[in-house]
Amino acid sequence: MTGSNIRRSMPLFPIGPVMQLTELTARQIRYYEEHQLISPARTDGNRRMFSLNDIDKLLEVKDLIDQGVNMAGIKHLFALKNQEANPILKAEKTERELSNDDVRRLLRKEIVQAGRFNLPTSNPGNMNRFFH
Amino acid sequence: MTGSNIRRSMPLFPIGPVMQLTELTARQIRYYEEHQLISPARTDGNRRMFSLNDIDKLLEVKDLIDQGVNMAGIKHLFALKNQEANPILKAEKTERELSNDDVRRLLRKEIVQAGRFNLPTSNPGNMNRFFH
DNA sequence: AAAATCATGTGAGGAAATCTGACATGTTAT
DNA sequence: ATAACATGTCAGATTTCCTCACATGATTTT
Repeated sequence: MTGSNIRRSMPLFPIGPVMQLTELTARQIRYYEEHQLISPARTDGNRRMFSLNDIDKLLEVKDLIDQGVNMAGIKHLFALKNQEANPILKAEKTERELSNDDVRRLLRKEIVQAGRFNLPTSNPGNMNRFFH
Repeated sequence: MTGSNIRRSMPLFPIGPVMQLTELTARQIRYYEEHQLISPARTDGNRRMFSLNDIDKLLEVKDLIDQGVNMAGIKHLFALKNQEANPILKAEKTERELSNDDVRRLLRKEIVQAGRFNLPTSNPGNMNRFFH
């Protein structure tokens, strides 16, 4: 796993922001977890914490649901995707921990062009409170 | 403002994750806000929501504090930084709203290599619960 | 068509996270 | 030594999130 992948799997978001970013309800998100499409981390206090990977997946789920695919189908699709990805990953060079300097260096350059977020289309004004 | 800047100023994080990412206490973060070094957004329920820009700033504040600079000094430094940045910004091409397709395109490629986060150094084991 | 399944809504009751405000404390500057 | 600064800590209130249960409309199966 590379540094950026580590970051992509760092659980940062509670469910609230995830709802806004994905335009899914809490109920939907929990339901998808129930069906093991995602496995968000938990805080000590048992609250879900989502990584950017989780959010990515949720957006894919949303797309697929919109296209009529059901839980089982999505699960299979995700499994396939992993089959494709893994052999590549196996060929990848061995995991290396990031030094803090690595982090610094990485971060000095642009970063976070943020992550595959759907800016809401349905209600084009509702992000106003987001910018200051 | 470019698309990625919009994203950098999108309030995504409640104070909890920000504490972990910056290794600052809630008290410190609120104190810095009190002294107007940051201006996190608020939810409808009055909770602070921090953007990546805010987190950036907090990390700078932390560095400067460590170097003995006080609130007033940091405030001036930030002001200077903006003075430098703004003329460039003014020369920048006029603001253009992102279409959803723009977003899609942006997001298809790598994204979020996450953002200038200090992986805690003091307690190298304490991120374990973060990866799954 | 009736029954079952699916995906989601909704509400209750409780626990966790965050809020503001006040006071305490160790450090640095005057 | 006093004052100003930066942070810790506590209390009480509010918000967010949790699980569990039941309701409901849409599809699929029988």
